[in-house]
Amino acid sequence: MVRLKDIAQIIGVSVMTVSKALRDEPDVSAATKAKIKKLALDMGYVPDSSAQGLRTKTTKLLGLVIPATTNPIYARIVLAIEERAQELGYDILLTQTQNLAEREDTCLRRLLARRVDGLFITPVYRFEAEARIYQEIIARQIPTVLLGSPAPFCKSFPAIEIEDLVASYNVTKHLLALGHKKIAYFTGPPAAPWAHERFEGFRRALREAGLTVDDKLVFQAGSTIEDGAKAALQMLNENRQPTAIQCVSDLIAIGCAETLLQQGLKIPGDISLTGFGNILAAEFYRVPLTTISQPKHRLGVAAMDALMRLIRGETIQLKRLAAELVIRQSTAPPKS
Amino acid sequence: MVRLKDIAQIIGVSVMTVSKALRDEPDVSAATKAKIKKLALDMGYVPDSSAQGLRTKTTKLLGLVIPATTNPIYARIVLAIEERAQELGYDILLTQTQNLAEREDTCLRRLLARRVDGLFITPVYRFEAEARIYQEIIARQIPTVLLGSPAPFCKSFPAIEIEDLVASYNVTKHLLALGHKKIAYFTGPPAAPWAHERFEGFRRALREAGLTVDDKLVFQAGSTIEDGAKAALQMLNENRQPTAIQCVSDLIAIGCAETLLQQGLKIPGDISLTGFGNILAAEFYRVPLTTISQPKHRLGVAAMDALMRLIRGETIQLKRLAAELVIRQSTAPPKS
DNA sequence: TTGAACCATTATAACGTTAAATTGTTGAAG
DNA sequence: CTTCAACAATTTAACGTTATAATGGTTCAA
Repeated sequence: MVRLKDIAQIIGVSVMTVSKALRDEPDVSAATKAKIKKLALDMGYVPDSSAQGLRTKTTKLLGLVIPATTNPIYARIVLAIEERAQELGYDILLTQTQNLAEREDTCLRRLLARRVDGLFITPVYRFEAEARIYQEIIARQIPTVLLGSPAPFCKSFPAIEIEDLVASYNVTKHLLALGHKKIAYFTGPPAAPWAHERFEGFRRALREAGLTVDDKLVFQAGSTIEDGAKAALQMLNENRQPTAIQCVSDLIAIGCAETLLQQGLKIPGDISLTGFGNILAAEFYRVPLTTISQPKHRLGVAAMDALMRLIRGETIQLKRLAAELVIRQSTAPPKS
Repeated sequence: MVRLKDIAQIIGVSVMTVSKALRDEPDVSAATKAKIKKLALDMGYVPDSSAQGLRTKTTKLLGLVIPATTNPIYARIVLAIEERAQELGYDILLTQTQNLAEREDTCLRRLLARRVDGLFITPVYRFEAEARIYQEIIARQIPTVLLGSPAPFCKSFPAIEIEDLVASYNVTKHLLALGHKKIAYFTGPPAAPWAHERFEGFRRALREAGLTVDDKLVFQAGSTIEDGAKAALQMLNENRQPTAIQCVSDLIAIGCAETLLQQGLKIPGDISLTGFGNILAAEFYRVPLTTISQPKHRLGVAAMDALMRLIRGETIQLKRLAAELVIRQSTAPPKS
């Protein structure tokens, strides 16, 4: 492995000169600079990031904490972040929490040990108002941007969010406009603020229409396809008969739909269904889902921009990004 | 930021003793060890990976090079790799090539600068028999495992692969068994070995059935949904009338299906269709796709195990993993 | 002729850690 | 009472960079 020393020796110049030349610092003559650069290239010199990191106290590493790479919502966000990071000379350390607080803890500890220059975190939502590891991030003053809504334990961090409430509200309005009055709601993880916001949007739209939320039509559904399927089964067993179901996410909606279709129900003939997120599988689902399209690429870019500004020491003011209602074939007027 | 020095000073012991104690090296008494560990924990000591890397010449970093995080095929493989890596004390540097050779080059250079202990690479396929950056990886003797088939320019690396040929052969056999005789084939990127293998499986099954490949029924389709849609359009324009289409990947199949359905064709009533990969969207597609299910999690685990053995200096012998035919609703006997 | 200002280069030290060699200390074996 | 082994701790140096300060030359105005 070629080091600065080797190049310096061959040319007969100090290590420092080589270092400066390669970094294009001002006080090296053009002639020596050229000579050094050429040799470095020929010899295939590659600077050692560890040494640089140790000396400069900046690693050009960014930590990324997401639930799982298999979660389609994050795929495009991560794509955008990595893309921008590469342009800006940063590398990305990828870690997954599986939505387990304990794993999140070890992920973050690893990233702290790596002395990352910044962090992107999708928090694992808990009910506690404090989380030790988040306190530590604050204490170490690591620039951090949340990918998702800030819960109490991480409320001091800037967050990249969409207008969950408004988007969800628009979904409900859409269902109401179609003539639905008895709408079931499949909600998400109870500790997740976004789940609350989406529910609140639902509630608000109902109220504006002079309706109230029927608790019997609200089902806990978690976050996977299986969760959605289970909740649907429960609903059918309890024999509630909504004319529409609004789901907190696309995966829940797909799980729900599978159960309904298995039971011989027609979507949207017998019952309308909506998702949230617009993942690939929603667009190409058996019954293309009416859902909310999140500007995932823009979310990623915004997250990266925000983090860069934090790293540069600037203060930032984030505004939520709008998300768009995409009407497909899973919604229709209720059976008369 | 707490350093070994700080702890050493407080306890009144040498830095070296602290270093050894925290790493559980033998020659430190149990008493001092306990004292040091306790203090380190209290003070929130976190070792500096840069310094460790510089000193020990091993970074505990693994580089991961994939086309894009949005490619569903890799999502689960990456999940498995990251999971195992975490257990083994390694961190993952994520990079994306977008399937561009030039990007792949910069990705790999970044990873080399990071002095990664090992590499997972999904090669960007080119026709050239040599690629400079791969030569460099060999020269630097970086343990490397390919996620995908080895093309000529990277044939010296061990690779995690599935039985592409056999799997594809089985798809064709399935179509033949249903009674199809006029089967179109939508193929993938011409430089990708896996695309060739899958085509070869197709060809072989046909030959065994006493049929030959009709070049007029083979369409170049690339790798995205749009590519599939375009190829289907071309096929329709040329007015070939196959009774089945075998696609080289699920995304191609979905794109193809969208076009066919738009044109009023019924799947599988008018035409049967198969994919390859078993991504989420294939299972839940409008017409659930008959496809090949790849053991993605096992591929990831196998890749990690292989890399670990390489890092330990062991020689490895990889065998391809079998992939399973999943029959869903996109295939049926041809219209009589 | 001085010295101020500039330029190109070098010398020194330090970042935080660990490998390797060294120094004591204790206690058992000969 | 030596001798040697076993342990516990320390000392020294090094990993590959770069920040900082210092050095020696020119050039040019006062």
